[in-house]
Amino acid sequence: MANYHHGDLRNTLITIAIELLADEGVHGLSLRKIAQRAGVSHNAPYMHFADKEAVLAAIAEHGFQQLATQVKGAIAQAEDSTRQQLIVASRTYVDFAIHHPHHVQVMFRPMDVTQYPTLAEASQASLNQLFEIVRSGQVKGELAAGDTHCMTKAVWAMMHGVAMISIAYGAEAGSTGKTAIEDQVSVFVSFLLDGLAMGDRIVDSD
Amino acid sequence: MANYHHGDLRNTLITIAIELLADEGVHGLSLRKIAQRAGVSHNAPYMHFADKEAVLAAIAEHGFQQLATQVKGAIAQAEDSTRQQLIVASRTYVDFAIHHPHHVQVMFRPMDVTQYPTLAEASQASLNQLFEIVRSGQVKGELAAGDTHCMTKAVWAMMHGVAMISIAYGAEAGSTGKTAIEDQVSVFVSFLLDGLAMGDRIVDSD
DNA sequence: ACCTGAACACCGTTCAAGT
DNA sequence: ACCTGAACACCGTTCAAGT
Repeated sequence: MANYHHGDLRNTLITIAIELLADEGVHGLSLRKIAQRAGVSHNAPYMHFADKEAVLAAIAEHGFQQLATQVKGAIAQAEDSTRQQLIVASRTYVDFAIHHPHHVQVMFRPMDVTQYPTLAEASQASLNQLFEIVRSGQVKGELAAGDTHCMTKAVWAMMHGVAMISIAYGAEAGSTGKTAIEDQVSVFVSFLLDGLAMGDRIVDSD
Repeated sequence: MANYHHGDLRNTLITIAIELLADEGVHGLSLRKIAQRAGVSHNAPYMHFADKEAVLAAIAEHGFQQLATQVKGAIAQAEDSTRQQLIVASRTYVDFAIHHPHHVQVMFRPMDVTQYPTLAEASQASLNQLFEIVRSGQVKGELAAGDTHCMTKAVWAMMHGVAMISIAYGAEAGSTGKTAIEDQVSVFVSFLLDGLAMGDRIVDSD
């Protein structure tokens, strides 16, 4: 029986929680099970987390870090064009969602993010990767000028939509009938980039 | 104390469940509370639902019907151009999500949809509205030719992404700083439609 | 500071029983 | 067919107590 007077119980609990989440989904995730798997009493977690919500926040935070790492790795290996960078980021985003559906569900559960500043940071850092690609694309002239935040959010919304739909309808990695979902999101982002390339727009223009 | 030997307990339970969901979120939704508010014993619901999951499925189904009704009403009043129809549908979709965040969360929770055929129908019917707009847009020549399903899913993913992001970050109706979210999704869909208007694409074209 | 055991109110679900 | 009451195993959370 491990003795956790070393300060790593917190991380142990998070690791176990993420495993349990992957195995049994949000529904099957309980503080008591986490504690049991860690070999501590059922309320030892309260030494490190205010409540279950705080554990979920920590899980979400870890998810955002993992996602950011994967996206970073993928775009580092990809072609240098803005279009390819954004496409690869999208594929990675959707891939992450398909492989960790329960984790993503926790990451995007409505919660008071102001309560968990480190979670807010991790989430923001993840989005900043996209922002940087878009910004540098504008600098290089590969993307039209215009509100960088707005363009970033458009691309984000597109990949996020595909990701959430895939999760909701239980998509397997690599297939939705004919076309792999990762290919679909590529096409969609391409469409969107073509639209963005046409420059600024006003809502009701025609 | 109402006597429910009339067959409407099922609907009563669903109505109460949706109220409870709006008030307290998924977390606060329990079969026992629903039964209590309906004035029946805590396991009367099991006469009408196999388990809690089945209640959630019924809630989701009702949500899709409501969403479809609202979208139908909105596009009926809107301008007849394909672009305006899709923009109005998107605004309505996002509006619904912002006003019923918990309901939407239940609607798009991962679940075995094959287990609940009427839910699958309602969900499909909702999506079919979009499909019909895209299809007729292609017929009228207002949209480029191409895979109708694919184009529909692109538009759907965009509005869904904005909706889910809005919910996750607790957006209020009508504001995200400078721009109302409903205006944002309009702009994003416009971008996308411009891209779609450029015709068919191959994934790796450049 | 860190962990435990007992206790509380609340769950979902099952089952025997009543009409 | 429709509903109830008792019972079970499981929760999150609190608190007094131990080291």
